[in-house]
Amino acid sequence: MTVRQPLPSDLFEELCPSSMVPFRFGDKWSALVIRCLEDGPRRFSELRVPLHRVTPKMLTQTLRGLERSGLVSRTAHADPALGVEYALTPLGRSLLKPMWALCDWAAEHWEELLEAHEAYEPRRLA
Amino acid sequence: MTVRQPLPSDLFEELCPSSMVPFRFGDKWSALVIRCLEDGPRRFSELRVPLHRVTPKMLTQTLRGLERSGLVSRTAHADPALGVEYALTPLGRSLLKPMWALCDWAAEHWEELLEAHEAYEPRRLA
DNA sequence: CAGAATCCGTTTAGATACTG
DNA sequence: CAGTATCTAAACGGATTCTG
Repeated sequence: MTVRQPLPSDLFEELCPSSMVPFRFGDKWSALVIRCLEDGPRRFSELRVPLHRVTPKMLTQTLRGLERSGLVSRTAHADPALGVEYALTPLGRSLLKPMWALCDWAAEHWEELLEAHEAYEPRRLA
Repeated sequence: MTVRQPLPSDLFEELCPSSMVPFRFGDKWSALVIRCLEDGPRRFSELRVPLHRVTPKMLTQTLRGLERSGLVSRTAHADPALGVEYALTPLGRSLLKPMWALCDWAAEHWEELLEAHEAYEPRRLA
């Protein structure tokens, strides 16, 4: 039996930088958008295809959030016909690796997750 | 310039197992709770200390969610004085590594994130 | 094409008080 | 100690409509 350290008195404070991650990527679309930009810049309408459940509003909102965090850049071409391109910044790219790790984990374990979910019964008294 | 693959027609569908991750851990407390259980079982009240911004309701809700996913186990001792203990299941433990990766990323880059956040200005017209 | 604006229902979170 | 119950405020998400 190992000696257990007491828990820090305010983990929320202490892990703020990391709890910022779920804060920023925990929303419904951010992670998916990042993955859409994995192999090159994409245009607004191009992003809507694989995420066809997203409304333009939410996509804009998501993109703005990612821009604000410095993860995605937006380039409006002089020629409007060329559209607007979104791309990962180097910072955004650096997030890919840990994100893949999480995705791999999920891919490996999602059956277990599902099983657990179905096997679960609310609560047996006593 | 590399050849860009067309994006899959429904990434939401395709990444469902992985988008399940933000779904399940994207909430405000799950990740933090998991980290609180890193080095051993903890009791309900013990968990409230480092997460003192959490209300009992939210903590219960979070723990139930993690239980339902098979990531956390709950043990009510026969002797009520011993309280109720929550612990990571093996599945829960297996999540630690990818989670650390993400935390490390955040720890490394949160200054950049903050800077980007402050430097950001809503949108320059034209 | 790339959004912005508005409306509105749903979900989520927090405060507070109470219980076995 | 380990929650539950209730209520309210705020955030989120989607549908729809409109514009440079």
